[in-house]
Amino acid sequence: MNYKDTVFLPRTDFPMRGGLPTKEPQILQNWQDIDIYKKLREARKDAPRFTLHDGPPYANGQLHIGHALNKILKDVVNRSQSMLGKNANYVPGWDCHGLPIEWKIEEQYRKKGKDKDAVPVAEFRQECRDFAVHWLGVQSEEFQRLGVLGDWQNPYTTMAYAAEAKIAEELGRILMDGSLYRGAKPVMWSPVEKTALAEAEIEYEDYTSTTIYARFPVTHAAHAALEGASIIIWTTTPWTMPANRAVAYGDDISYQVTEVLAANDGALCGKGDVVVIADDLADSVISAIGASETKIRAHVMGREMTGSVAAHPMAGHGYDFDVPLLAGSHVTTEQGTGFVHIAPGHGVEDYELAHLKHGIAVPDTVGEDGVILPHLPVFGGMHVLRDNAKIAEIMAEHKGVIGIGKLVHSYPHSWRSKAPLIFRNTAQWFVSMELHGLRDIALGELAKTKFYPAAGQKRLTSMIAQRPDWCLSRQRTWGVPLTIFAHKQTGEPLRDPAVHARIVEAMKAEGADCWFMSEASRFLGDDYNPDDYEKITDILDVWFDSGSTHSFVLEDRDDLESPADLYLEGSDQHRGWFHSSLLQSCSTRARAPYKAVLTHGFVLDEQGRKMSKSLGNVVTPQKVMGQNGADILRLWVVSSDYYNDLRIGAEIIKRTTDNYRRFRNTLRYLLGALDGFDADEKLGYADMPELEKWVLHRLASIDAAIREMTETYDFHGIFSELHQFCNSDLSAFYFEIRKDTLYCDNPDATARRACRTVMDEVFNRLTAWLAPILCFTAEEAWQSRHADINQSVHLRSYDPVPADWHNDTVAAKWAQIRKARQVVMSALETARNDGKIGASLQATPMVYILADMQAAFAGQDAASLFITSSATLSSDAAPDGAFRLDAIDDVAVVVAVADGEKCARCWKITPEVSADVDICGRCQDVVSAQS
RNA sequence: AGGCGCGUAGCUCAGUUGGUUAGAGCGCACGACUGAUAAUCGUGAGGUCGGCAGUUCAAAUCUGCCCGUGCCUACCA
Repeated sequence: MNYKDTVFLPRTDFPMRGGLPTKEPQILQNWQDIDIYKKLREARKDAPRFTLHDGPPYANGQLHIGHALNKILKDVVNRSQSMLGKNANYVPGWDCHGLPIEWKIEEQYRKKGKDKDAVPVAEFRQECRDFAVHWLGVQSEEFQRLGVLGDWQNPYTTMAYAAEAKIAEELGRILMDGSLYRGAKPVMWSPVEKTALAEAEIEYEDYTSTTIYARFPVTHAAHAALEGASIIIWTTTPWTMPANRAVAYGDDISYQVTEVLAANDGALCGKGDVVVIADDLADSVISAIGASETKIRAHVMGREMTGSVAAHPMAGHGYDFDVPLLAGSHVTTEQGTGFVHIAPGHGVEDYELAHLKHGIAVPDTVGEDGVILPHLPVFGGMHVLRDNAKIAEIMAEHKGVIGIGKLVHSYPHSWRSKAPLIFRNTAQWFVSMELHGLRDIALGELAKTKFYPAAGQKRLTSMIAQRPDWCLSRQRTWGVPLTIFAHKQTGEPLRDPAVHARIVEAMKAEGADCWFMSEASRFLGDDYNPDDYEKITDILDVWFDSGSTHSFVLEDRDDLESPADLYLEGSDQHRGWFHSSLLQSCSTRARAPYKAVLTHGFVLDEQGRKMSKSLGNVVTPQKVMGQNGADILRLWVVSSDYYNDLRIGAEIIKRTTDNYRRFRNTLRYLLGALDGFDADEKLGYADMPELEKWVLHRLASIDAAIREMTETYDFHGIFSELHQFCNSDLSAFYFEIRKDTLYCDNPDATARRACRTVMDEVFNRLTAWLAPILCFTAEEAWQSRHADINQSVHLRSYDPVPADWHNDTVAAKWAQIRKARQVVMSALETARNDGKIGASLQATPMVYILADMQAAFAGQDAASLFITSSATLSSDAAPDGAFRLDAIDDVAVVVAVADGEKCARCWKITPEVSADVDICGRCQDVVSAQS
């Protein structure tokens, strides 16, 4: 007779294969149909809040894998906080202003042969706005496809009128309190386009420069050897000489004071010249200036020059100021003379050394068209790029230069006009780091901020400690304007709250465009004469926009909290959003906008190389979602150490899919085993076998671990814990042991009811634990038992754990049992390899164990734990040939073949079965009860 | 070039304040089962812990240097 129909095999509709790429969109649709976001808000409206503030991605293209990593992590944080019972509202946002979009629109113009400067500002800005709207929509779709839950109907953007107005209002705060000031800074400037250029607009091409060796006669020598000598510098930009204000040396560089005894014909130097140059470069300098015979008078270390002063090469011709010698850490002896001429208006390092470090004023020497300003002696009216040779010659005539040459080198050019660029001093607006103690406030706040991982604190702290004042202005179009009126005479900004309030009000209604479109009088009102003021047309650094999100998102929305519990971004945002948000908030509110900061690494390919089109190793989230599903991507995130760089590629995706299948099959088995289970079948804790109590103990300890790891955002730990649980505890151990009970026992048998009661608990908890990670699969599994979509798994929280589940005594006992079981398994394998047995049910092991382990087995059916037909435990000494494992020497096993016949129903081998009865006693009872 | 990180089995990761023979899961190999079946179970083989040098009775762990690699910042006067 075939007994298969009398056996209670697992039964479920939950498919073994996920088919995620098609299943996930359906689940997504269901969530949208019931508006799960709103339902969750309603359900948690009185719960304590958890606010993860979304750092806005830039709205200018398709998502890449880094976006996916970031948003998945955020979603796992939010969903797991929600599972803890918190109200974790998530409001996604976008960064919309800025150069990349402006640039894209300009590119489109070029293709159409349109001139940007001929297009009205408002029209250009509208096109930028439209562009951002488009990509914002695309990205929103893709984020949602990843399973990210949030207020996608009402996201925030930095270009919303309210946001623009608020950003201007924030600027007003630092304008009114005086920490905003107008200063000067050298920037990359195109004399052709007459505008500042950003990094991305610069390309490097070979360019031939006139080079000069210029002479700075020492007027005050800190070291006697320098008396009467001249410091020699080398530069490729003779036009910066009028702007020279210092010369830098290297502290640790050895210099020589060398006298020229004879020179070649036509050389600019001559007998009697005494020059100071670096030892390492002496040969090349001497030959470059054409000296044929020289004599070293002395050697001087750079640091011995401290306090020395020189005269300008053009001293006596209108350049009659002191040129101090300063120590510069950037000075090298790779090229030149070992001295670097410092023009604070024409180089960032020059600016930092002369102006920021030594307080030397930055002179204006070059106009926006690249012409040296007319009031400058000798060189006024000359062009900085075209007239270099002329400048060099004039200087040589005045003995200011003792060598002229040419150099072909890589030089910055405009991406647009292809014209060479210069560094030019420009008026810019800054937030002072010191004036109102911004730096100290920020550092103090950082010390109070929790960092995940901890190293982030050091990184951000050292950046804040070292950074210069924040330059807020950009000579650009697509952004929030610096809503400032500067007095034409004094240059001072107008600090009138009433005027600024008018500006902000107008922007709320009309957007930032109104600043560009309106006459100054509209905002200045009757109190000021518009002719006295310059309306600044610069826009704000976009980092000020995104740095202000805490104000127009966290503070302005009732459903969010400020400061945020967490900011979570890639490690590049130490320099970016973490940084700008901190400074913005500290300058306006004297506190950090976040309580904690989490950073994740970057995504690399399988070999640990960065992804690039040329390497062909780019993995896109769209492709992974389309081929494997979003849950695979989500599982990949948590199975990686996301505090470090992550890797992804074909094999890693394959391994992730393997891991996914383990979770899926575990859920599937539970569903099958729980077929038809209802509340009446449940059994109380006291009535359960110890194995079930052990499983409940595991649930209790995993629950505690998961709650703790959720608080510390250790999702990788949660993944490991759950994976281990499904693999080792459930699949290979508990399920395996209980198959006989589940399949063959009578439905109302205590053991079977206990097993199903526990499996129900396991299922309930496992789905909740997995829900933040495998948000689709957990829902699919949950729904297959709770068909009402309104009972979504994501509306649940982690179930409370009854106190008596935690049971260390049971845990210790079962650790012993599993140890003995391991030896038995190994012994059975040996017997199997010897051909003695096939299935373990064919065996009956004799297990020799010590007294304490005997105690662990007390009351247990050892055979069912070993999945053998019978088993004997003995405290006798084991016979010589008994099987042992090296690592576990207190257990020995002798495997014998089980005695009897195979029960046709439960497949155990037992003497109860004979030629007359083909099933065992237990099975007879069950079968007869069925009919 | 500078700042901050990272480098443990084919893959993803654990490795507490330095202390027995460096662990887990997956994959792989072999085997079992055919009542989780495009599953499941068992057993096993894989590591000079990036390299070199040092401190120590003892180093994956501490120190230095080097190599590789990532993020950030800069530079080519």
